[in-house]
Amino acid sequence: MADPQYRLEQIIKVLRDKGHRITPQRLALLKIIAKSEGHPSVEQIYEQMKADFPTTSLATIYKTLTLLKEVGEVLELNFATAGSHYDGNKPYPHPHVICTRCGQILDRKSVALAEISQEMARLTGYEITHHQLNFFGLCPECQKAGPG
Amino acid sequence: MADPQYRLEQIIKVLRDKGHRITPQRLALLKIIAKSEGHPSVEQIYEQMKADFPTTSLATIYKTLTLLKEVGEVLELNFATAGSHYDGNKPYPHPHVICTRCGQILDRKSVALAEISQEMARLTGYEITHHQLNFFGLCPECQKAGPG
DNA sequence: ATATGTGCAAATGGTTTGCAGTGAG
DNA sequence: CTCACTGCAAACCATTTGCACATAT
Repeated sequence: MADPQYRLEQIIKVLRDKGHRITPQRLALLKIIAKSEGHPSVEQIYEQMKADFPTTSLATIYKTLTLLKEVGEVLELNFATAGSHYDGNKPYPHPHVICTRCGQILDRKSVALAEISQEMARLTGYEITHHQLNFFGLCPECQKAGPG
Repeated sequence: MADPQYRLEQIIKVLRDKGHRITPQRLALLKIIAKSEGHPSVEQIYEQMKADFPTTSLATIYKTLTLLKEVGEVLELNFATAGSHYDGNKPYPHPHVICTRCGQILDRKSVALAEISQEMARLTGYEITHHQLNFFGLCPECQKAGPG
């Protein structure tokens, strides 16, 4: 993973360059997603935010996440299970492995996805802008626990 | 794609074998998703259902789709855009190409995904049960229309 | 005959929006 | 100083649930 501090400054620069303000609330959110190894949900971000900003609202978090999506500095993961998760470390498409029981989300290195993406573009005439590849199953811990 | 008639009978058999009743409403829904080439949304299924069953409710459609998911006879696609889409032709994981402007959804043959899936399982210790691979971008038609 | 399925209406829950007040630049 | 941002509350909308009635088996 990239250096969290560098990543944070990178996001701030992008926001500033595009004319967006860096408020204390935004800075707090940026710190959370820039250093997050796990892919936090909105609710998890909200809980962490409340430590520093007890009056922070979910609306502000959603608005900031939407902004970050627009400038391409966060990746939104959404599965059938309610509630999106966000990745501020690697805002570009990449594979994930998700435990369907405990919800753990792992990152994995790309597996020649760029080539697959190009092949898709060639076969369909599409101009591919992004993709999402998710693997679902049981993590080793949940396998031990037996069928639920 | 498989023969729609065969596909329909296959789904019916699975439901019967698992002790579920084949009601007229279910049959109508099965016909819709068994022959659908495009990946219909709940709303689209609902509209088609109303032709034969004007009193059909969304609740029933959701319940039936949930049942079909449980028995593995339909694949649910859900992106960030509100509203899931369902594939009754190919209920197993496979790649899709989605136009982010007009919403068109294309199927594509699997690109060695089984191997990638195995590799993921090996690297993570996960027991992979399913996956989802989606490519997003602009379809040829929408590219012509220019940036919107 | 009877448990399962249907369909209405109400509830749920994640996300979005409107707007008055606040503060970053 | 000004316009973008915040945060509250209300709205939204896909999906789920409760329950009385209907019906496939």
